[in-house]
Amino acid sequence: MANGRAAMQRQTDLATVPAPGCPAFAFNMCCALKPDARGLPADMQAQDVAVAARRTIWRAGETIDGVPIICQGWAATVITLSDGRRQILAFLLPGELVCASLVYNAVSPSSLEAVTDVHYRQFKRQAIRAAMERDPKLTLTLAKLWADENARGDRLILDLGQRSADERIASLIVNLADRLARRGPMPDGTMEFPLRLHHIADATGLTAVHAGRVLTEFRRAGLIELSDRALTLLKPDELRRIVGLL
Amino acid sequence: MANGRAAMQRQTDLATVPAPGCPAFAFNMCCALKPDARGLPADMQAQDVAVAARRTIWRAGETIDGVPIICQGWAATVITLSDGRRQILAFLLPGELVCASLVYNAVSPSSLEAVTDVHYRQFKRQAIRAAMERDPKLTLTLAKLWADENARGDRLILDLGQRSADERIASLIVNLADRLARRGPMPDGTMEFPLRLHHIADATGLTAVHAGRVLTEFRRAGLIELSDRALTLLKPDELRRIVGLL
DNA sequence: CGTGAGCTTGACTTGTTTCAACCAACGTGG
DNA sequence: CCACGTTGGTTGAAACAAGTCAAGCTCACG
Repeated sequence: MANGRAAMQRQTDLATVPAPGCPAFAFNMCCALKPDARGLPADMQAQDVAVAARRTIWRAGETIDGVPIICQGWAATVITLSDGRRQILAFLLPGELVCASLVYNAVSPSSLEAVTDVHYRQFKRQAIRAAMERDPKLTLTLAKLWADENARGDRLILDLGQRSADERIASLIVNLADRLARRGPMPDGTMEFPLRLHHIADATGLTAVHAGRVLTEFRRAGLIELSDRALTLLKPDELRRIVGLL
Repeated sequence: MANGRAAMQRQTDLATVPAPGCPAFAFNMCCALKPDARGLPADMQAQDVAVAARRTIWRAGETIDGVPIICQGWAATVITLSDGRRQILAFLLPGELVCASLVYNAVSPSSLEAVTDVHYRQFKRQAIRAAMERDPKLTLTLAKLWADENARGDRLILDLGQRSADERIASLIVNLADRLARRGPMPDGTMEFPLRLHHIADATGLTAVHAGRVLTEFRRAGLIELSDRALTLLKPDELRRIVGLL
């Protein structure tokens, strides 16, 4: 791993900063936990971890001693079948809670993999639970996050069960674009898009070959531009129409 | 509706009994709520409702003023696309909480439909929330139920994204059999199975025609017997092998 | 007795997979 | 510096799983 040392460095740097670049959603919890680390050393409350792209962070069924929130980079939750088939349950963007159920149960239902280089911060389960008991509003925040997680799952079920390849991929793109737009402006409709074909394939239940075909088809139709890990929505409305929204 | 009056009758009967035939899981909550209905009239705490088979109980996006638990019959949560395509997210068996997120948010993310005649009991959201604040263990119970809901969702994503028609239907059958077995013995491996082909189709992302073909194939292979809304697992291990478990 | 919901079967069509080859970019090690 | 394996992307031809359309049937219900 070329960036092993770089990652290490980043890790120690960040340990000194309360909430690094970590934007948006789960932010509520970062804020609520960090300020009142009364008496406890910082590393008792949360632990910073850096992982290189394409690494498996943990496997389904493993015990996770904390609740991770993504700070930088993209990750994915994955289920693997014994014969090697893989299904991506969700992509996790910076600022997102990895898995709400980890607040109550240490056993992870799915594997976690780094798509890009990832930096995440793992909060002590007890610290979060304690904070929620102190401030009931945090319980509502968690419930909201958990419900969002469900909503994304339900949408994926709909995509996989009812939609064609074109629709699934349009749905994925629109979904990611909306989530990214929510946490910062997207100049010229361009967003970072670090996914490989096999990520898209594993997330949409298609093969990488076919996912590639659909994308070139979208390119030729002038719907998107995609190169160098950057994706531009040229006709966002047309994409949304394919998905059936709008 | 032929059984309109019968349903009505059942409803009033049940109103007098604390927790009717309602078995298993969410039971914890029934018990915790009913005994200490201090001062409040019973119908302030929970409301009993009976619905005929094939009726839509509510639609996605509607506001539900309570948290329903199925007491009798089978129901299904459904998402409908504007062009008529339908996806069943989950089948709900007697004793199961309809949707955990309803404890915190009154807007239902999905429609609810009765598969058979259904009787459900709708608890006041505030009553449940109050009970949870009094007894933190109930919060853990809810978290467990919610995590189960997620696990079923994740499994469905895996089925729809990665598995063939045979595997999906085997998975559905095994899944239902396991859940039914958990709440009572299944003599001779026989269980009630009120699903129509279109239910199976909508749940597995197949067409009713193809779902039917797979089932007759299973019948011919001696894996199952299915008639008169009763399903017998003749070779449960073989079914599990198809799914990839065991 | 008619009507509508549900199941089965057959023939045909289509979307997606599979297999294979090939090319480009990149990091590694000699 | 070049040779090399790895990872990722593209394209084409053939195979296959599932969808579509249509017909005929049973059964329950009013």
